[in-house]
Amino acid sequence: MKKDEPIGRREQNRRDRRQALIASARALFDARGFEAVTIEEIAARAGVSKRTFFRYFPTKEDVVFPEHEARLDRFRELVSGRLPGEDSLAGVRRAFVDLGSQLMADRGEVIALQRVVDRSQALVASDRARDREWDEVVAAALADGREPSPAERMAAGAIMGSLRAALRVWYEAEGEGDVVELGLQGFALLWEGLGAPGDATSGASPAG
Amino acid sequence: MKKDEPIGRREQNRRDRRQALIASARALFDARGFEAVTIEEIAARAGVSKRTFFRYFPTKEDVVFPEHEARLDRFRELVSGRLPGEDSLAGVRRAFVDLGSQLMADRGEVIALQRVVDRSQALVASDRARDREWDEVVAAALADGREPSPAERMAAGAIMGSLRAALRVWYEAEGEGDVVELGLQGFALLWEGLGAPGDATSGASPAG
DNA sequence: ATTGAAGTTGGCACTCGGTGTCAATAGGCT
DNA sequence: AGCCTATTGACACCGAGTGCCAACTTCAAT
Repeated sequence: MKKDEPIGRREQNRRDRRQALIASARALFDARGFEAVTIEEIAARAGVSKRTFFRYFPTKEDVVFPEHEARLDRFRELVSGRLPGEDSLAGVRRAFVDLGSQLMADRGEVIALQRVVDRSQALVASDRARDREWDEVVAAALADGREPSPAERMAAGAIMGSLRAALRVWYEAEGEGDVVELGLQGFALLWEGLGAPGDATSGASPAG
Repeated sequence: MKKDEPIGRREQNRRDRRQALIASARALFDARGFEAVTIEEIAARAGVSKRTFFRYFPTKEDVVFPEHEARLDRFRELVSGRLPGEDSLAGVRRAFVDLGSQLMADRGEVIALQRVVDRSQALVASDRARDREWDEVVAAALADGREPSPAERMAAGAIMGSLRAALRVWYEAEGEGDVVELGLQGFALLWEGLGAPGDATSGASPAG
């Protein structure tokens, strides 16, 4: 695999500008919120024109989630490299544990980003498209390559639903706890069925 | 309960215009898709100005989902009127069966609407805000009024996740099957845990 | 029926996200 | 150097959404 194809000044400039735009946007969004910042400002701060911004990112939203594609790819890679004796569900769990660890590693950035997202109607909305991609990828992983059955799609939906809720809990605690731990609790909940939702974390609590 | 408070001409005009705008938008979106229709067109077709459109709906998206709030309210009502001997999870399931029946009753409209939504990036995105509301309402229902625990929030997320997937399956079959049936399968999946996702609908299929 | 207050509308001007176009320029190649 | 091509900036344009104000309805009180 040739990794060091000599990158010319052109490609280098492109990457630099892209990074500059991301950094510029990040700083401004952190300070004043997504909606209150105009693209002209972001572009100006990065030393380019508005028109050029749109040559690097198709929309204002996209500059906020530059690692989305990379994460999806990593997930796909992880589930495709199945461990011996591991079924597809366990593979999915293992992959998510890996992603969760990444989140823990970048904790500061991740939480800061989420603060920006939560303060913006538009960004909350834009999450949906990404969520659907995750649902599909997980369903495909469960189906192990074949076309996912309705049951597999529902299972994937349930997994993503509980993980999203776990993420929200983690976010709201400002990243205090351990996402991986929380995510595994979500999996456990599904694995064993949710006969009594209150019991999964704390001691048994008879019907209220 | 006084239901027939005499509504004056003013209120009547307001309702008429609102309905006219909804109908106008529906027709145009069905024919040409959400993005390809401008608000000026919708307004013109309903005999009002663009400015007036925005006095009835805060955004272009909102004219597409006029029943959202009513559905949430109905759900809350249904779960709050708990049957004797029913736990909160069963109450949630009962409420969703009711909502599912409504969907089946309005099948034609619902499917047409979904076609419009699916063809539009913006509308798919705007679903997210509504989804979050549902997640919260379900978590609250599971917690039976108290502040939902993390486990309850994850359970709510899992339920909504599997139901959303069930809805998608139904949509993609153009409303052919029975949503209620599908939704119940989703619940069953969660109730019993998802040890082997493939087994819930069809006969046992050993690891692929 | 007249009048006056309050609610509602249309038109206008404006901001911002996003796109098409095109001339000018910077990078790559020989 | 000198040519070719990718990239940029400037400009004009569209549609969503908002603030503003003058004109017009509706309503209630006389």
